[in-house]
Amino acid sequence: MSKDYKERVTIYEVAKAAGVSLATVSRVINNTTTVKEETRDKVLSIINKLGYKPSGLAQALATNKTTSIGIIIPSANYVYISNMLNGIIEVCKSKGFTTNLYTSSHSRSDAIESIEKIIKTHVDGVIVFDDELSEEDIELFNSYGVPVVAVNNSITASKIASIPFGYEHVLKNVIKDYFNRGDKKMTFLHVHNAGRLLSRVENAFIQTHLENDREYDIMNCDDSYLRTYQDFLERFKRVKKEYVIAYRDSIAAAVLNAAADSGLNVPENIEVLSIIGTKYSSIIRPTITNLYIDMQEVGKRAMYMLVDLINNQLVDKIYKFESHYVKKDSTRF
Amino acid sequence: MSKDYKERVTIYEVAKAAGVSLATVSRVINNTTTVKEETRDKVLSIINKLGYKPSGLAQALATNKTTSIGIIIPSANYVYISNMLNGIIEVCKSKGFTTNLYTSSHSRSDAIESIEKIIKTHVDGVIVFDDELSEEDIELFNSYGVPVVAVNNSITASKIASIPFGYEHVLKNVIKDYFNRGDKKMTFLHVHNAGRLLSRVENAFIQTHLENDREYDIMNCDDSYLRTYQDFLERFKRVKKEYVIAYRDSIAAAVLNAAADSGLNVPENIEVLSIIGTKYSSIIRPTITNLYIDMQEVGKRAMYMLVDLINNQLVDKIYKFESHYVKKDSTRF
DNA sequence: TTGTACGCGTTATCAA
DNA sequence: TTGATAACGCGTACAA
Repeated sequence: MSKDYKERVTIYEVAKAAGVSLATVSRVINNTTTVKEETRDKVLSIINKLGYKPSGLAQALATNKTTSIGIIIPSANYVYISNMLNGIIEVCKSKGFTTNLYTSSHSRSDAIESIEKIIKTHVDGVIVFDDELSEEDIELFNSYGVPVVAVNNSITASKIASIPFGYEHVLKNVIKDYFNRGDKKMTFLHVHNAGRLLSRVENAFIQTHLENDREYDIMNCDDSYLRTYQDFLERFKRVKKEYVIAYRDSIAAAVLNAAADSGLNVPENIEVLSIIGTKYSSIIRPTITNLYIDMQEVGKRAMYMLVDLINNQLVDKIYKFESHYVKKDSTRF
Repeated sequence: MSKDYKERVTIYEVAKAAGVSLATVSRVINNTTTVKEETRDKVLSIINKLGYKPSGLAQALATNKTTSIGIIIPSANYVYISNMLNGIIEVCKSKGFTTNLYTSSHSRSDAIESIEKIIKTHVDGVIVFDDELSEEDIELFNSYGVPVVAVNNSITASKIASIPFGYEHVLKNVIKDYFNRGDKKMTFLHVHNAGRLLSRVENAFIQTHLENDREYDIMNCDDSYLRTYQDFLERFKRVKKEYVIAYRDSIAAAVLNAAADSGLNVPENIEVLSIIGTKYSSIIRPTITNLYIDMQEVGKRAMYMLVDLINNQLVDKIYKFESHYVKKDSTRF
């Protein structure tokens, strides 16, 4: 059975009970000035007895530091985002920061609202991985003095650093190799409103085809396993040979499963590349060839950069993560 | 290009610029008393012009309300937990709450530290889904007046509500049906330190076997896809027929893939049941029979309950989620 | 309808 | 080594 502290114990009550002034209690808590060992012990025992915990609110108000950061992501439901989130939190813990999580649910108004709340909350910094937010939105943080690390971006400013992703270069090589083998055209799955990451990759896809004077195919698809699966069941009634580029594992799996259920062989007839690979690339059968970036590492790096940015110690404001081509069973090469 | 508010604008500066007292500004912000429309407009325009945002810190200190909640989970890396997280956040947004996220990483000291920080942070309430925390730990929140909703638990107290999961009953029926078909013994995958949820299910598993005077098998396994896959590759050199109960989809997939790579047929020879089903139960081939609970709904419910608990309006302090048996291709029935 | 003054729980600056 | 006392930015009775 635990004690019952009905009202919050304040520093005053500790001071009174210990027979010292609140200033001394504050000193004991923060180890700021030397306090006579005798009184220090006395104060500590009272703190323990009363179950006193300093109010982070009042501390933050007085010091103008919250030791908390904000995180803006579109949703926690994507595996690659969860991985990044976990990386961020891991470093947060080791650095003593607390984490405020905001999701935009792919809605711009939600994203804007997050910004408002984050500014109100006095976080010491923000990590943004959200395609709803424009560079101007991110600069809004700066105008309120809130340092930002923008993931999947390459914006920089006095208090803004960023972690861009390198997908384009690797993808271009994949496409060129495909051409060199004398293969036919590729199909890119276009997802409406899926954000900058995908559209940048899509642009690289188109660009490479144009440069090589090749035809290509863009296919609209939903960001849903089931819908994509159904769409491809239909499509595979007509199309019997195809190289499909999907932007994440679930979507790639939808194509693979539709191929299997249509009696088409992978990778002989149907090939699939997933852009954002996760551990499910190795679990799903056939395993999925993908462009891999370790999102956990991205999260950790983002937080390290943010801490340095907060302390004005960040030297390189851009840290690029290159993706790696991971050959699995869903493609021939 | 955005304006540059070097220092934080305070309510005082707004008041001065508007030629009113800070009390009036406060009234305008909070819509508390009627303010003459003229002055209200004046104040609002100044607020806009100066880019004033009230300090959540100072507000919280003055009102003793933070409109923020804490969430404790073992990790964000599990799909079912991410789903719950997303449900919580969704309701948080609609209710105007902010979310502080803490992970224990399966470490008790981390979990304890989370409690400390949460109490310091003055959150209005906490949602706990963490097996590291004992009931006494959870009651610690109560002694500091912090309302708690405990997921996967059935503890209640003045300010504690809970959402227990119903896996045992369904599992018993699965096992009994298995017996009734005249099948041999089942194998339960025991994961060390995987928490209460799994051990409760394991107990139900053992119990049911004892009650029916049947043999059973418990196999130790790591909470890792790759290790489990390798272990089962070894095992399937000896064992050629088996019904395996795994606690989540990745582990179940490891068994399924090992079976396939060992030339064993699913579900004719090898059957696999996943306890905590996610959308990957339907994506992975063969699809995985599972005991399903909609974790997104759990998250939403938990938050609804917490809000009611905070407002002293919660009537039923226990809301049980029953799991449902979802037959897929990894089992015969 | 508006303004004054105090309290929220700390830290920090001076003196003592 | 310690103790007053003024911030920190806001809400809110109370008074005007």
